[in-house]
Amino acid sequence: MDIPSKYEPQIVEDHWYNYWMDNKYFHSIPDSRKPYTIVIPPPNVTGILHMGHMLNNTIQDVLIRRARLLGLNACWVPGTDHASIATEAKVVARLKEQGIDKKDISREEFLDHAWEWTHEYGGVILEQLKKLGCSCDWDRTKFTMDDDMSASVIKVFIDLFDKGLIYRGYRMVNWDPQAKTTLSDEEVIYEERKGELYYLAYSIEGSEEKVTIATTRPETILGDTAICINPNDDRFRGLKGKKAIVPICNRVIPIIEDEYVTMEFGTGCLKVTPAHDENDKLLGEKHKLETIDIFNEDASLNSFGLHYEGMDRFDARKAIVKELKEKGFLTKVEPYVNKVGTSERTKVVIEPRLSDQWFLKMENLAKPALSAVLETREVKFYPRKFENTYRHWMENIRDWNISRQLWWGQRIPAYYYGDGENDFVVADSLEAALVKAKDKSGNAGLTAEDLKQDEDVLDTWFSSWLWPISVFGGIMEPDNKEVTYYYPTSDLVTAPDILFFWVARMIIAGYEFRGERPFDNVYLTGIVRDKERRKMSKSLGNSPDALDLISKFGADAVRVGLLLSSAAGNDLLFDEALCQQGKNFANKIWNAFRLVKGWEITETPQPESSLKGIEWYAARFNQVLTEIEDHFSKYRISEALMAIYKLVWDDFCSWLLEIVKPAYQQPIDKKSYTAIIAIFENNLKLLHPFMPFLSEEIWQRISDRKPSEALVISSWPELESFNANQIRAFEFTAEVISGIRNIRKEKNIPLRETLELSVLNKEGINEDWDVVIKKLANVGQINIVTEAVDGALSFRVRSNEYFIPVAGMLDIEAEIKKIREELSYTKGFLESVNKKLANERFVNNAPESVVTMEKKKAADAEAKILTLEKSLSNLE
RNA sequence: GGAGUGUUAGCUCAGCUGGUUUAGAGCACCGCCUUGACAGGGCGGGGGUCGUUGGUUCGAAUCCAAUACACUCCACCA
Repeated sequence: MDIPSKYEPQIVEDHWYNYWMDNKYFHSIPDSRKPYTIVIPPPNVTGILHMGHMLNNTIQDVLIRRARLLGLNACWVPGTDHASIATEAKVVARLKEQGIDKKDISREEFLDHAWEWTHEYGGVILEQLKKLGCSCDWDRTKFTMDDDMSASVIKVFIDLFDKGLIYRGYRMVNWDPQAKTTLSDEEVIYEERKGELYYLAYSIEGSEEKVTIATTRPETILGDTAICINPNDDRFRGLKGKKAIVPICNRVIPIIEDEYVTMEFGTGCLKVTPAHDENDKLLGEKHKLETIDIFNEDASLNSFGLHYEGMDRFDARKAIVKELKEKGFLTKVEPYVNKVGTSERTKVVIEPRLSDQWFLKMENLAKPALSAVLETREVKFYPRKFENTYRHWMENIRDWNISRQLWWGQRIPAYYYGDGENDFVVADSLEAALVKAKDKSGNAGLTAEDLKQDEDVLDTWFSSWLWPISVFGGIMEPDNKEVTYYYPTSDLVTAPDILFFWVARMIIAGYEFRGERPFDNVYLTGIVRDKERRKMSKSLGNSPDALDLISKFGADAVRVGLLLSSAAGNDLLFDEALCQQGKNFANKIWNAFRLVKGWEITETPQPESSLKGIEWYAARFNQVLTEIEDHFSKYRISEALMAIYKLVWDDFCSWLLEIVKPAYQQPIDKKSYTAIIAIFENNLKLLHPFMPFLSEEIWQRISDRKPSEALVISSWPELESFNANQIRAFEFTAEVISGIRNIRKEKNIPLRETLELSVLNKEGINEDWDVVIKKLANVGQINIVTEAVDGALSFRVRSNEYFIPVAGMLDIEAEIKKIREELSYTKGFLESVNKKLANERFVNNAPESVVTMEKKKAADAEAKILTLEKSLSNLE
């Protein structure tokens, strides 16, 4: 037999992946079958595979492979996302290395570089997914900047604009001074930072008085245009109507009153800087204040920064504090912890900034998406706890800032023909824009040269929210065969941190653009963390390299390792030891295969024990299959895997194979062999979604298969009814075998030494299973006795008592001790049951079935006590 | 500040609408086995008063309340 004694994944995996690809098993086209569709959460085009992707895509692959086996038309659409901020940042950095500054090149040149980058690195992550075994339909691979995908985005923008849902507004937005773009509210991460609260004294015009305010951002005083006090604050009564003088720039600013000011906080006086704080902006509008923006786009100070012009905001803070101190304006500094918004992508501190941006009105769009999840449950979340989070966000939804001051992405299709606020049109091409512009302006003489397209691009998520529709061409051709067949998709598997970014918006888009949910179920995975619960991250260096893991353990083992510890919705504490467990499991299955394949077959009659074992396994298999189906229906993927793990390792390998295994170098009867092969094949079917490579390898080695007989496209076992009595009888038998093994252990009796067993049968157990006991425990003869056997070791299963005569001295003291322990446990148990039964209220109120059950427990315990006491009296 | 989730063996978790043996699994741990598929294995074993305190009930890990701790999300007052 030329089967290696250890399973070697490296050799096997590429081979079968290529085989599957060559035979186009992953490719799907619409047909008469029911579709089962997953669209991949598109990873960043320039990204590399990390543990989160591994988990996510393993789960998707399990689902899609199972669906394929279930006979559904399984379609998993892969692709990548152009990730405008992240990719642009990388391209900018790379150009910088080459000595090129983005400022010095044209938009077109920059985009050429970006495309070059995309083509160079774009496929990497998808290739990595293949190593993991992902059975995506690679012929359908999409990119969010493919021509048709971009066209969909533009079409949707125009559509929403025409519906009046997209507007342009001068608003306070989140500004990333490094990426030099705005961000949506979702892209801002608030972090606690230790800082200082500075107390500054402003002079009052025409008075010796001072007013002290507290601020965390002293550099912004240069943009102050008012001081605000609470009108109910008696302390500042004298300041009403007066004016204050801003230190350093000596600007005279009004003292205004507004109840917005919290009297208890700081000094009860607030400086108002409408250009650099959302709330101050509202105050500014209310009180008609001037707005002074003191920053450049990179958050260095502009000319309003006076002698600090050109200095970075944080350096300027230090410098200004120093000057304020020297000039006596700084009266106190105290440590202060506050939450600072940072950019999700670049990690720099966000600057609130006023600028012209494009917004999408969300309130009405959100309504159908909210009820779809919470009322009609057309879209179901697993686990359900995320529905609350979703509700909260959707009910408090704010308008979406969709413009980004970047070049990499879909350029906003707005064309300006004049300087007025409304001197623009929105159209899908310059030509169309010209027609509209002529019409809107009434100026028939406009030419293409007079039109200037908006410089900004759209938020990446403004393309990915269409993903489940646009990958099937459903925006451009809403009635095409693909989209009508595959949409709505079946399951979405993603991490909870993009619930708002992506999931919620896809649901919104689904209802808005197709009037239908984008998917039936959303499975939210946990976040992959290390053993110390730290999030896996590049900067911490605690994230193992995905491909290294695969080459070390094999893809199947890594998949098993990831899934074993990932209870639905819980974070996954990743540890390489889990992959080792997966690898051990793979090896276990491999060796079971080696054993079976090594048998010679004869036409001898089937031993009774084998028949019993095979019958029992059939029942057990169906029992476990029932559990597995239940787990899958609840998306409890790791529990489904664990059920299969135990079925294969314990029931199949440890019990069944041991039962049917012929003696060393002896052949096996044909009937048993055929049955075992069929059982093995069914096991492989269950294993395949989890361990695709190993299962296919064994499947193909078991017998010669035509391409149409590959495991990947075979069929999931059908659930059959089973006889639970058979399983109970086996459990009893297993206990007896265990009892014998214990005695062998205690007395150091090797397995090869045949034992004699006597049984005092009070349970009415029939003798069918004796053959199995004889084989597995190496028992020569089983005698039925009516009296306890003297001079024998004993054990009990329920009230049956078993005796094994041993040679030499019997340690009676030990026997007595053992029986006493058992007796005291059983008595304690009986007592607790009897306490219940003695309680009249229990007997009267509890359902009859419960009372009956308790009575049976009591009877069983009593019978056992009787047995034990009798044994004891025999010994004493 | 608001909301949510969790707290069960050393670790990670099951335990669904309260009652199937005085709580289960996997891993880890401890013994003993160079047995002929597999030492990446076998057999056996120890280990939890189910966060705390009350309450409802004939009966609570399971329901309710309070409390402590942990985590997550949202909002944000300088």
